[in-house]
Amino acid sequence: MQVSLQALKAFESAARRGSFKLAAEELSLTPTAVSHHISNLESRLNVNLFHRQTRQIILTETGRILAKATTEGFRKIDNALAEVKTAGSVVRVTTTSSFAAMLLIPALQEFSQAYPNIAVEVATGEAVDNQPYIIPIRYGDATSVAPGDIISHELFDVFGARGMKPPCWSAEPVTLFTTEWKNAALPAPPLAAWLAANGLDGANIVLKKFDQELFGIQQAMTENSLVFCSTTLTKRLLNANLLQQFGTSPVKSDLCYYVPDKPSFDSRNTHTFLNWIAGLLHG
Amino acid sequence: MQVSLQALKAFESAARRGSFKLAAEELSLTPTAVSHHISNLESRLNVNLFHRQTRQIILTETGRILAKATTEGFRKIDNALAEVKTAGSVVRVTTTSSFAAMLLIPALQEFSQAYPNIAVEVATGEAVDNQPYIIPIRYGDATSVAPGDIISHELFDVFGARGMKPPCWSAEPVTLFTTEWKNAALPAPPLAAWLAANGLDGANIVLKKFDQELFGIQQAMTENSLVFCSTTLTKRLLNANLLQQFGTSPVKSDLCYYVPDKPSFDSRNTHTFLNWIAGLLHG
DNA sequence: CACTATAGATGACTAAAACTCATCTGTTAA
DNA sequence: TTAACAGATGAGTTTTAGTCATCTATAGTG
Repeated sequence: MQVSLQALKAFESAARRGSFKLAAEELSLTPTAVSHHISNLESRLNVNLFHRQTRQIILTETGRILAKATTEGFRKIDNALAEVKTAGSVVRVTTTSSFAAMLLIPALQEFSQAYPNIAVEVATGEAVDNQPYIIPIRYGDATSVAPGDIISHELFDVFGARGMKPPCWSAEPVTLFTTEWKNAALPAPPLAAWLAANGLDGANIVLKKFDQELFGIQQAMTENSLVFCSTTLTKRLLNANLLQQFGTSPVKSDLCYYVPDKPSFDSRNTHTFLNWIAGLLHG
Repeated sequence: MQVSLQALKAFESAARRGSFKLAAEELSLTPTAVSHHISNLESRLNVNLFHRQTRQIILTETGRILAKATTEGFRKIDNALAEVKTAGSVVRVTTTSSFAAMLLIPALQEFSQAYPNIAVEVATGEAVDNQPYIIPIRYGDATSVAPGDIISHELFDVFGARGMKPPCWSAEPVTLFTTEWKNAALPAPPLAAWLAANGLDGANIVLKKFDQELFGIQQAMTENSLVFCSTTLTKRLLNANLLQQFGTSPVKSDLCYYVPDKPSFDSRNTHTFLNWIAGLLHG
């Protein structure tokens, strides 16, 4: 002797719209179905929910009480469903402007070809959208990040603009763009380690610093000079032959891309997306 | 591509109980049905709601959001349903202690024989239960009550204990119990009108006053004396031959029994009950 | 004042879910 | 190593929800 949820849904709609006909339209049913539902409900509950007048139904006192509760209850559920459905169809990401501009956004086209049903929205900047579901891809210190959250450890190397002739590391002064993060807590680019690994002393290197890797890379490209930066950001430019390398060896850094609390991003599309990102960074 | 409410119900239960098996028990289903519902839900929403481990399911972040909303939403609806179901099976009344004790409660047995499926609960006293659904049967001034709310207009007359010999209105002093309401706004019992209607001057009547009609009636019965009170309260005692009349004529009063906002008490059982009460008072 | 149009009620029938059963998987605990 | 257990999966069945045809009552309309 349980009431059916469909019947309650029909009742809620009829109560809200004030008509079985309109409720039927709203629910894509026939008015007959709504009528059946409501009389079923009334006989199961043993109360009248509507006063029937010709071409007009009016909620009874009891009906009003039930209508209020069902409207509120279903609204709560519907809102959550809408939220969850969104989570199922769009992936939202925030990340640094360098990563977004140089890798993520350019590569997104490939993602949508591979997964046409998943929309991706990218936001950059400090807009601390603590909305649920938004995935923050951060650039940080690998030694202070949970290992499971890390997507990739960063390698650093020197790159030069297309067509440059290889730099002469021991003669005249060489200009090298590098990055000095605004956020002092971030590990600095491992330039000393790179010099050591490549057997250089760096005595004739003139450093010029930007606060975002992106700017240094762009500057190097337009000024036909060199930049010391992470290998992931330059991957696409190398492939496109807009940057070149000079046989130097990359060095590991303490920097990494990571997603805080990564295992909690567990919806299907989020998972797909994060796997794809990992491939993008490692492949 | 709509999600089904049954599936949501199954999910809500599984989320709350932390197990498909327990949810199945709660909903009187097989675990298979719950499993089907949830995988259906997951594929329609395109999200994972549970992490499946062996013999253990754990809500995903998304699942937690949906679980919270569905639990709250369904609880709201269920509470209202319980309330409405109650309204369908039990009728609650408050009224004066005199009316309850002398007419309503004694007659209730007949009501439950006629309508075995309707339970009636009677409360008396000032406990201003403004709960929904409680029917207040009040005793008041007919001239200041909406006509549609009135159940019956009261007639007043003099009654005596069983076996008394008829009083002699003109000789020795006659003791007459009557009522003086605590609430001064109530019309007084129409004693003057009754005396006039019965051609008496009342010169030798000694009045004794109680603040409830019930007390005067009881006193008259135990002391073998007379009481001036409403005819409805004495109806049963007359039938049972515990009280008698002496050929006097009853007079109308401004007092009535009424239910504030009576037309709003429109559930089936309430209606049945109020009709029965009306019959009780008029018949 | 009849006539038509309209909202809903009713009952028989059908389509579509919801549910179960039998079987299978992976893991835990004995 | 095996029994036991929670859940997954697929096919088949039952129940429910929905439709169609028909009917009622009445509010507008000419």
